[in-house]
Amino acid sequence: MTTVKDIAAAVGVSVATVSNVLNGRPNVGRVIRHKVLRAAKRLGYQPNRAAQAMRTGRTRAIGLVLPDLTNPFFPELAQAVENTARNLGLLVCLVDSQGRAEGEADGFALLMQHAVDGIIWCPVGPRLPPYLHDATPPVVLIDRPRPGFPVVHSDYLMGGRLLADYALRMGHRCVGLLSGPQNLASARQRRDGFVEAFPRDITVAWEVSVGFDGILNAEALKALKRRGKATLIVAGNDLIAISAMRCLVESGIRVPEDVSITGFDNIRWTDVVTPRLTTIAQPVGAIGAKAVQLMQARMSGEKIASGRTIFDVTLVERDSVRRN
Amino acid sequence: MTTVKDIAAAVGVSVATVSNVLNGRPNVGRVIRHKVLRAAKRLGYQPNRAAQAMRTGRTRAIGLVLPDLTNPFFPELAQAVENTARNLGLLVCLVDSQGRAEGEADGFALLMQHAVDGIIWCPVGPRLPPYLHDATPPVVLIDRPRPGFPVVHSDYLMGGRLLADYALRMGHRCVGLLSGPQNLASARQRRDGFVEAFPRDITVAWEVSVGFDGILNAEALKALKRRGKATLIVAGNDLIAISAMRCLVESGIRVPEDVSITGFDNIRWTDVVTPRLTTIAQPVGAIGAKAVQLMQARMSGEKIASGRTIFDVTLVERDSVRRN
DNA sequence: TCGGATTAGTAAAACGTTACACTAGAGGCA
DNA sequence: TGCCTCTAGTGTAACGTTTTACTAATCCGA
Repeated sequence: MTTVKDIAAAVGVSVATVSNVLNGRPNVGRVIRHKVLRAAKRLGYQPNRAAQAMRTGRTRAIGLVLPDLTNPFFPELAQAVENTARNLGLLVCLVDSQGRAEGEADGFALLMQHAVDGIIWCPVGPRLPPYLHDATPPVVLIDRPRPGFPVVHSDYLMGGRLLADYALRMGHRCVGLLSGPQNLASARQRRDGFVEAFPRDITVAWEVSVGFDGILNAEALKALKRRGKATLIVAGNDLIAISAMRCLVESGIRVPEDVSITGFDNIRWTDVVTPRLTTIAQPVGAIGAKAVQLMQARMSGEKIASGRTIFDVTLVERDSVRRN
Repeated sequence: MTTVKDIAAAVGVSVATVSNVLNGRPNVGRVIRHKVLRAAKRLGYQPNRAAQAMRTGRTRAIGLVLPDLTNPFFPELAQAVENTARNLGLLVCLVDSQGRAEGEADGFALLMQHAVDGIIWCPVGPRLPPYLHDATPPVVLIDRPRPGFPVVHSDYLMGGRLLADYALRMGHRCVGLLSGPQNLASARQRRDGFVEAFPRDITVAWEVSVGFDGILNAEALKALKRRGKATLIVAGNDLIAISAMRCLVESGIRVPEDVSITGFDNIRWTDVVTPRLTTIAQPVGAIGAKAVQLMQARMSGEKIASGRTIFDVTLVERDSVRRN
């Protein structure tokens, strides 16, 4: 690897001057500036980030801590984060906690050792772990708000309302709720947005809460089989909806002929299951990009509000809901 | 952040001694060793990786360069890589090239600047880019062999053969091939394994090659619609198979009543589409873990062969193939 | 022409760690 | 006792970069 020293030697100036040129400082003349730049290019100079990091305390790397790459929401997010980060010259260090707080803590420790400049984080568990004290680099949360931190996520209440409006419009008056984990605000708001948008028209025949990974518990299975008067099942996300559909058809219940169903997230697979799933689309790419931008702003010293950045969602009407 | 200096001051020894203790060197007595260790714990010492990197030239970080996180094979792989890396104390730096050689080159440059100790890589494009010269850190390829590099992947020939055996057993004698991109060995071998396992029994009614992302081109669409005498469609991977199924049912062709179909990869969604897809399962987690282990071996100086590590695959029989 | 301000460039310290070369003392042995 | 070998520990240079404090030269205005 060529270093500033090599460039300095090649051009015949001091390393300080090389550094000054490379960092765009004004105190160096045109001709030497050009010489240095050309030598740098010719020698294929790549800055040694470790040395820079040691001197400046900034690594130009950020952490991305996710609970579960297996949920298709997250790869899409990761892709967006990585790409916009790369365009800013930031390296993305990945931690997949597999939903375990312990793994998350380990990953965090690793990120701290490597002194990442910031962390984009979708936390597991209801509260922030204790290792988040003042010395920690800036954190931007994704999807799961915690007091004191900026967070970016979709307008889940709006999503719930859109679904409610749509359900109403399609003539459904009695629904079953297969909500996500109610300790997560994102799941709660989807549900609440839906429920609150029906002043009194609605009847909730039953409500069961399951994990976002779409693994249905016994209670959910039971609710699906004898589904009461519900003509529409509102699932907490697409994974849940798809699992539920699978379970229904296996019990000989047809979708949407016998019962309608909606999802949330608009993952790729909503379009290939049968019937294609009606759902709410989140702008995942925009969310990831925004998180990186916030991060970058905080890293470069701007004081950004520790509030929320919320993205609109849209209804994607497909084939899993029929008029009642 | 506490440094070795702080520990040295706290215990009353030199920084050299602290370093010696922390690195498990033998030249320090029991009592001081314990004192240092306790002080380190008490002060919450975390080594400064940047400083270590500068001194030793090793960062304890590895790069993971993938073509497309949107293909479910890769998140699963990434999860496995990240987890086994983390257990070895290695940080994973992610690059998603989105299938573009340019993005891959950018990501590579970033990884080089950060001086990762090794790169686990699933390359796009048929040949290795020019920036791979001798100074590069050790590379372990995933899934796509290139001369001179170790690679770990599944036994695609075996997968093809398993499918051929199965097709034969189920009475199919005429197939359509919806192969993956034939410039990729992984796609080619799946196809060849299949074709070669039928000495002369088989008839290949038609063959079209499409991308692994499952986006069907016009030729593929046409082949699917008038499918000739083929009673079985052998798709290059699950994404292709699922797209094809979707296309077939939209044309009023029933699966598997009118035509059978198989996939490859056994991604999660093979189990939720209708009908559930018969496919070949790859041990993705094992592949990821093995890649990290090879990497680690090479990093610690072991000379590993630049050959192949190949994993057995298995047939997962579900509902998309019917007896002919 | 004087002297202050500006411009162009440099020397060297510092970041936190490791590793080499070294020393002081203890122990062993003839 | 004298000499050699261990053991336990230390001092310090070095890694590549940035940055502060500094100098030398030039410029400008009066």
